[in-house]
Amino acid sequence: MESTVFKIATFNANSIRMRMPIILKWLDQHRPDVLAIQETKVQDADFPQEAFTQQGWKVIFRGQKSYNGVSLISRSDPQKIETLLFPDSVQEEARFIAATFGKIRVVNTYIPQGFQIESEKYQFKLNYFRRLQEYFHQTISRTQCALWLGDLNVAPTEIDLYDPLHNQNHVCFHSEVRQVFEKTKGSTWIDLFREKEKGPGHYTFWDYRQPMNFELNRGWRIDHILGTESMRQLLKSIWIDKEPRSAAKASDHTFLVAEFLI
DNA sequence: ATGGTAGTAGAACTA
Repeated sequence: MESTVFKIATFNANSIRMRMPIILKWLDQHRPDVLAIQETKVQDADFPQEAFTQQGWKVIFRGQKSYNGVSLISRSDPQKIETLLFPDSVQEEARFIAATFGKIRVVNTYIPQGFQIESEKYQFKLNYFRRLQEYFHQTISRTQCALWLGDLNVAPTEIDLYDPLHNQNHVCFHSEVRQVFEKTKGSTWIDLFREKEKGPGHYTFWDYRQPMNFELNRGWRIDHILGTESMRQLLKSIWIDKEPRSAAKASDHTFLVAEFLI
């Protein structure tokens, strides 16, 4: 039986327009089947679409002014595209985009950060996970090939952030958000990074506000690629590519990459 | 304990 590699990555760009040199170089070097981007921070009319399509990439996106925004860059045409998670919302934030590539369903989300645990924004974050759980229940079966990836703004365990003791009340590590995340994962989603790497010190985000954070590896593992059992069985390798975080004009996040033998 | 930087926008917000 002939098998081919399916390569997928996730990257919080923190403005796609500022990060175009990094993204285009990374795509050219790594040639993924799919790249999921979050925090594009651009409304659809201004999305730099041609820079991708000129290089042969397919591009779908949903953005808004200033904040949020998600995209899927791919080698093949995306099928069954979805961009809305809340059926009753009048103006839903641009945090969700899903499509099918071959037999693999891909759901790319930018989960709300949540500000502070006392705030309404934190409740919005918790409810966002709950709505996703409902969506997964309605649309994803455990036996299909599916991936949920993106900036999920949660460090699942104490080895997933540099300083767990001083971040017990942080909106990305508080016990409640971790519980809601685990409930959303349910019996469907497996943290694929932890299938291959059990140790501490592996991060995807290093806050800009302390400029030495990256050099000192004081970071957070808050970007994730989760898969169904079918995808777990096909997983070949998964790694964090730290190189783009050290580039000039870097995002505060970097790329998480996974390869499957399909 | 607080604020530190970066991006969008052209002041204050989000992270």
